[in-house]
Amino acid sequence: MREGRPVRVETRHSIQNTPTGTDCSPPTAVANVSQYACQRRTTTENHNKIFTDVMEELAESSEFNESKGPCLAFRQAASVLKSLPSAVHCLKAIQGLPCLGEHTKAVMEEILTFGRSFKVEEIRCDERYQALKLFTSVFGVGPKTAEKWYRRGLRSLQEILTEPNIQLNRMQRAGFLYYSDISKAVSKAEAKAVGCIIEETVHWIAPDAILALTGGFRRGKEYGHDVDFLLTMPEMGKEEGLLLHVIDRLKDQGILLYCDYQGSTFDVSKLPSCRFEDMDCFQKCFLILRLEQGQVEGERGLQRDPGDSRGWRAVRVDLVAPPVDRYAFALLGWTGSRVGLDQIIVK
DNA sequence: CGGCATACG
DNA sequence: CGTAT
DNA sequence: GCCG
Repeated sequence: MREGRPVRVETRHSIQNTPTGTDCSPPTAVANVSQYACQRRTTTENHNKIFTDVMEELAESSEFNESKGPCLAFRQAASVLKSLPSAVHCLKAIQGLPCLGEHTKAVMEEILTFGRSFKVEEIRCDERYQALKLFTSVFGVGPKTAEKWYRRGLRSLQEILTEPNIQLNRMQRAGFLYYSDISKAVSKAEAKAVGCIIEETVHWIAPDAILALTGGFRRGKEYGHDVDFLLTMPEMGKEEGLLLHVIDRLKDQGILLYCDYQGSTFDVSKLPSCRFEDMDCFQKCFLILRLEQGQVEGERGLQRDPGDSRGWRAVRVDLVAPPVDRYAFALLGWTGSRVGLDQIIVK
């Protein structure tokens, strides 16, 4: 759902070509891939990492070169390959798949033949690519800022921090401050612990509030880069103000390290029906929370060398609060599958 | 050959 | 404008 | 770069 955007429902979205099973691949593997990411199978396992890593590097490189089109194309190619149920062993296996054109297939062929892409290896060696990749790995730093720093001759994060003439904005300050934590994967146990904190906070404010884990952890992933939740109230309109209230409470608890709140842009009267499925319009917030090690299952009580660890880590957390009548739909959008609400709601 | 998302600080 | 999802 |  993070990838390709709106979905206009057309007939061609359903299965078209059932490739005749010539050698290499199971035809079933290929038949069901939609050109739209949100209609694609979302798997926990990526069976084509050797290809998708390269596609994502090509996308990144394109982005650094301000080639928006190619960047999007490579991202979509990576997304399609990630959605496949098994590893691609020969090019025949990807016949008829969307977003995989001549260039992409040539790169894949190279990888199948030599186990590597020479074009990508060149990119990886490039000093500019390396620096921009490093800079953009900081939360709040995008291609433009990274480029600006690169042109000033800066090459390392240390140089950014010691350069006196650089003014970081609030997001970037948080990005540097919690850099190592935010770059680190969030474990399922940590996601659960965050879930408990959010749940306790939410239900202290409104005992009947409905909270659901979404995103990668909802789909059963073992690790993620953030933790996502949907939040609403059973009675229409009561969700108004809830999110800001939750944020206040997190502040009071002293665990809110960063907060970016975005009010709702959802307006029935102004909304064309085609944006029915646009979930970006609900009120939401992007947070960085302080998670105590003691709250994480499996870390409880075990205390290593004092001084070595500070006893907590920072975690990126997203909360989205749609009105209840949009809730089920939003959930569908975030999880990619229809499941009973009861098995999704936290606790 | 044009489009490729959009809200916010 | 730049970054985020 | 891919698609229509």
